[in-house]
Amino acid sequence: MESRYTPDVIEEKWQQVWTEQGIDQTPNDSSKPKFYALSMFPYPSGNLHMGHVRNYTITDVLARVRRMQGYRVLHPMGWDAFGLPAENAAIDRGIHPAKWTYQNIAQMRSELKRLGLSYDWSREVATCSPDYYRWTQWIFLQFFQAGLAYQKESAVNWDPIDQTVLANEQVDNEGRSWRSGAKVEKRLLRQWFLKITDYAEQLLNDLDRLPGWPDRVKVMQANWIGKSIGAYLEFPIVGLDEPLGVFTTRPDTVYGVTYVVLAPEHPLTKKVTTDDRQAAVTAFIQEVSGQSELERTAEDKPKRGIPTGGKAINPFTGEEIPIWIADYVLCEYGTGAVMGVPAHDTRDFIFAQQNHLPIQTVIIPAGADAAVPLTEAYVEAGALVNSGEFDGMASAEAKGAIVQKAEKMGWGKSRVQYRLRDWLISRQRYWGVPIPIIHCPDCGAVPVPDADLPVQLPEDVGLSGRGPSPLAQMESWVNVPCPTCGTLARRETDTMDTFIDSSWYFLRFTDATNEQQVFDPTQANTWMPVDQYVGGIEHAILHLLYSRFFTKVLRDRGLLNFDEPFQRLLTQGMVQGLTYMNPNKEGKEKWIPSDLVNPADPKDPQTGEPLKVGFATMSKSKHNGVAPEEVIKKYGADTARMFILFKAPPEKDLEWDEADVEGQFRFLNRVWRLVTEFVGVASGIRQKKTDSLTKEEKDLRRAIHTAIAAITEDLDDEYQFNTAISELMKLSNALNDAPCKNSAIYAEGIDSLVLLLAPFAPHIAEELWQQHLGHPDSVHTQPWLTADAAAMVADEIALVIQINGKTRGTIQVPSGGDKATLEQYARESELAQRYLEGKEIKKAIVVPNKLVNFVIA
RNA sequence: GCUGCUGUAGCCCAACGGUCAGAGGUGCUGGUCUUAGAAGCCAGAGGUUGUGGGUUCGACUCCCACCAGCAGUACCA
Repeated sequence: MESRYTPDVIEEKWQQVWTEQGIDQTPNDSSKPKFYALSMFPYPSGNLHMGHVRNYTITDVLARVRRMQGYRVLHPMGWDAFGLPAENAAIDRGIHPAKWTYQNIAQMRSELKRLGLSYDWSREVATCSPDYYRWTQWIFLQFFQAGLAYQKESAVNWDPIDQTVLANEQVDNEGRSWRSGAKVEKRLLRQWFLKITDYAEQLLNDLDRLPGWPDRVKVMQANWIGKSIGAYLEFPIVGLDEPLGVFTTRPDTVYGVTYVVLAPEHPLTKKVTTDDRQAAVTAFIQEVSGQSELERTAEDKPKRGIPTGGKAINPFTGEEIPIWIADYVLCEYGTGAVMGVPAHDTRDFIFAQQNHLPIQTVIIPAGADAAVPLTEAYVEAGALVNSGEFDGMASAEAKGAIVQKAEKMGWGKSRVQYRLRDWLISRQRYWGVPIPIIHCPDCGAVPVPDADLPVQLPEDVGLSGRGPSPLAQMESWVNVPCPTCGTLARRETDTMDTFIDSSWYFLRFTDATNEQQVFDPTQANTWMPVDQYVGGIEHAILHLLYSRFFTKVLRDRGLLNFDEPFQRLLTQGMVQGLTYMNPNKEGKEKWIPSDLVNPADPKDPQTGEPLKVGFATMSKSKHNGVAPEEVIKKYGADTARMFILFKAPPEKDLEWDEADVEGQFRFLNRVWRLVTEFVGVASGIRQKKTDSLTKEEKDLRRAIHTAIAAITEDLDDEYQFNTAISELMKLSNALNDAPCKNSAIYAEGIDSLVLLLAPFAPHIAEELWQQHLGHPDSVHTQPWLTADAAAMVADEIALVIQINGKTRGTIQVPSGGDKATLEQYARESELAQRYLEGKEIKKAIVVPNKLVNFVIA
């Protein structure tokens, strides 16, 4: 028998055996509790990177543990396979997007298999397959029928590099595309939207029902939805029938309004501008619209605006106030107009000072004098002054009272405003799901009948990356009769945002091969929600918000009986690589590939300049990536898995360190040696009687069961794989140091070590379990170990004696004593008496099995 | 600016409010082995727990303020 640890040999061997035996298939046995473990499925970009390895290893450990714990586990994998890189590859290299995508899938699938991930491959899905996108189209039509998919002309984000529009969620805070990094432009286009705003309130409220989600993700979603409670108020315009509507969260300050401001793009701007102001206003609007989004929202940019000459009336005071336009008012939010309350809003205060507009105090803190001029806006709560009948009222109370009056007088009403906008889903690109709509000159937008789904992507398409949607250029595909009236009509030529594909894939996995339905609701309701979802924080808003939205809509369509798709969410940290940077260089040039650098003396190979050494997220541009393939080749998949789980807690960033990888390889070798050396003397040991244990045996057994308890706890609640592995190391050390290697307890320890190791390093555990320890069945089908509480109790404990909280020493006492007994031991101890002599004990604090603390004067 | 997270040994990280801070790894030093080295094995050194207050019999742990790093967000009325 081979006595050396050879990961390459045993790993591929067992991967094959497991596949043949189908041990990773999803069981149907409904007598077991279910567990759905899911990693965010990848975009098939070409090769696996370390981030994938980390993500999938985490779910795999959980899937394996839960199987051993008696759950029926669903652990599937698939491909988020539509998207622009495939189309760009086609443009650059002339490969059809489908071919490029499927080649990448084949490559990445084989890399995943080499990692020993226990997926049920019979449920694999690819979103670009007609078997899948047929149902994506079907779901779109469900939205359409529910009135949740509509077309609208609006100013949308246009990505000039990718030549398509983008949703708000896909543009970052600097106004750049999440994918191409290009600054987006605003274009006025007729586009498809999904009405996510209808679900804003539910999406916000139900965050409270997700205790298993990280707070920061919930905070980010809540901020994105951006609920504000306030009032809609109307200010009559002098000389116009139309009123000017504003949204405010501070109706209590309405008596302090000294002007109103419109966004430059506001439709009323032209109407309110007086003749003498016309030229100046037009010039100002031109200037503002010439600025990019970035310039307009730049930090500490002065707020600029000019008067229109128009006047409005504050209905509460009856006063005439000027109407201004200013660039700090956003057309897209609220009504695109605000009431200016300089005394109680920071922005308004600055604006009023700059433009010499009056500042009227209407809220004062207790004891303050309203007559004293403000040096900055007072934005806190207080009591109302200069506010007519509301004088003296607390501002919180006044909010309601003033809205009530507005309602009574017909000046406005209470209103809830969200920052969330509807989801723009049209994309002017080829490699995506065709929107299953036919535009008929007579009937309008007509859904493609279910029987005609899928609307297949035509294969022979010219891709240039420029001009209108590629599908629009295919006359033979575009021109079809209207399904309703038969008139010659045109297909919709935009494709869907790929985030739609990924908003429901977790449902398809529950019934992945169903040709009759999107999924059998019974299957979906049985398996869902996902018990543990694992993925990157970058989807905190995007994918995770969209998926929640889809789940709620499909529930309302009667397909699902639950509200939230992901019970628990773990956002794993990034994998960072050692990075060399030349601070004297600019752009991509400054990142120096590590294979060109001597780690002992990092210098730029070209210029000889010293380099800055640090860690940064692995990426091609920084040349700091480590290929999973290389690591597996050198150390094996088990070592790679162990390292990545051990090096840092799962939600924290992880620094790749070759020395630590070797440490894990060493550990697996130690386990190997421990087990194979034991096998040499194993015969007969298991059968030895264990009636009365020696002290050494008791100590060892305590170590074994302490490890079982600790590892189980680490895997059950918080996912602390790093400390779980450290417990494995402790157990391994305890076995190595055990003086009683010829005992049945030692045999129990060896078996336990291998069983506990199995979810983390599945191949070596299987090899040791079956080949060396001679067990007949797979280690992965064994029941998980249960800690024996009795074994964990020591006969004696070292009781800590403290005086006034300071430790003075320990005494050996029998374990299990109650508080009074322990205090008695302590009082009687020589140690305590030495310190307590002649002192009065004011209090004695006893922590069972731990310590006794005497408080003396 | 606001919000959140993180600061523990050279480095990565542990530590239900309870011993004089240590599980594990890595690195370092020494020993063992070797002709020598590597690997393996054994041993050892290394700390004002970011800073300053507070609560408590007792604080790495809880509270407040500050500092540093990371992330998100930013004229949202």
